[in-house]
Amino acid sequence: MPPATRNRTTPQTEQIREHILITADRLYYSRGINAVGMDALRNEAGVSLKRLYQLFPSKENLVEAVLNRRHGIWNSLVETAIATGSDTPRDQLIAIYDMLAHWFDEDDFRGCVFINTFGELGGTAPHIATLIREHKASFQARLAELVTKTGAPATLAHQLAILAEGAQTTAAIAGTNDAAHHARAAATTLIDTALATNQPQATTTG
Amino acid sequence: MPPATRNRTTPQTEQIREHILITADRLYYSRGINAVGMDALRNEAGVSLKRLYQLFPSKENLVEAVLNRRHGIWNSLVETAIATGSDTPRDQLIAIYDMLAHWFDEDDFRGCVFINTFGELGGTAPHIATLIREHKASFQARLAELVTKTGAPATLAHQLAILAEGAQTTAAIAGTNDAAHHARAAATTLIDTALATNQPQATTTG
DNA sequence: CAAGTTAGAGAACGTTCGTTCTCGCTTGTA
DNA sequence: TACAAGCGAGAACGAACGTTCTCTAACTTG
Repeated sequence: MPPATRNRTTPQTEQIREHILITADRLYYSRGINAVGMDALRNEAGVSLKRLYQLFPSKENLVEAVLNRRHGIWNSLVETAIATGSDTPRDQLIAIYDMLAHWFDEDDFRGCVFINTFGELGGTAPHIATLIREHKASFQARLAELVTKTGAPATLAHQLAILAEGAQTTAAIAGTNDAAHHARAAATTLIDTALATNQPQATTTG
Repeated sequence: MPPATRNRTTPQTEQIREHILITADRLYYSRGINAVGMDALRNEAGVSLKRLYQLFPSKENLVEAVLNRRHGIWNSLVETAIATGSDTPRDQLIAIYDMLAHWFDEDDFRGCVFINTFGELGGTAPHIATLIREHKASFQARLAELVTKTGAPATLAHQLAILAEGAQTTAAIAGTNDAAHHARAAATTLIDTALATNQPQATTTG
């Protein structure tokens, strides 16, 4: 047996940690955070309470870890959409709304974890509220990069972010993915209008 | 003493009921619903538990009453914005985003009660989820009325609704009211683009 | 095999939840 | 003055919360 398995943070520990995070994410997302106790999570994940508190010293710590993991997943989705969208920043921006449409179609879709968590805990858990704020700010910053590449004014990035946020909550509450298509159409209009206004005469770019 | 004060639902009962609703709304909105117990509400409202349960047979019932009251307040805000906005449906639509900007400026603003409540309880309380869905649908229907008046295609209403939703969550999380102005600018672009596309040559209307 | 560390299962801690009940006290009517 | 009804204050209920502790079995190391 290799010496690495003998001490702390063995590979298995890492797998268990991930398994707990996935389970907690699923339960919190579907039922809300306060509604899911540590006992329910223990049962669902098949892990002892001792192990749970060994890996996550408190529930708040666990919630933060769940959010951090979701942050990574969201970034991957966005980057994949951008990478496969097209070569032009305009189409890469629009591809993000196609990604949303696919996400909204998932059976257990219930809106944005960060928005939901902010509504439930944002008023009483400042550390979590900060985490959520940073997540949203990073997405807006990514949009701003792409908008800058198009040559459109920076304001457009904020408008596109608002469309993405609104699509998520609207789709969650309505229970359909229509909002993604409406947001995509609106985004297209806003982008093309901004480009037409900003660059009255076309020049070859790139 | 008038006979009306002697029986059930005296004027004072109605005032107490409203006072409880206002207090519950404030507490739920600022801290989340699960985080506010009936005891905390009792203390804050200065009402006995007996009276509380006499007026609202359960916490879920109370939450529904709070949401219904907020629904009325929201409708009033929208109608006031429409009434004072202008005579044209275009400007009335835009006036809604000015209303949002004022709302976001309030000290205790923490997003849309319905969105927050959906995130916390939507997965486990179907009746409340339905209430929230109906609230959002009624707002979208009101937008659709105004959009129809402008002559723009109905799709525009959905786009404008998404902007309003996104502005609320974005402003709540960011802690600024910038989102209202961005949403207003985006809405103006979308409306005017829709009108220009739909009505290529201008004709005098009204 | 012996000694020592780690793990799981779950009882137990004190608190808080939503809800109901008990107890005096006030109040309106005869 | 008697009495019935309703009230506020808050104790009490069983359940569930987040967290810690106990006990025992299994494994690691020599």
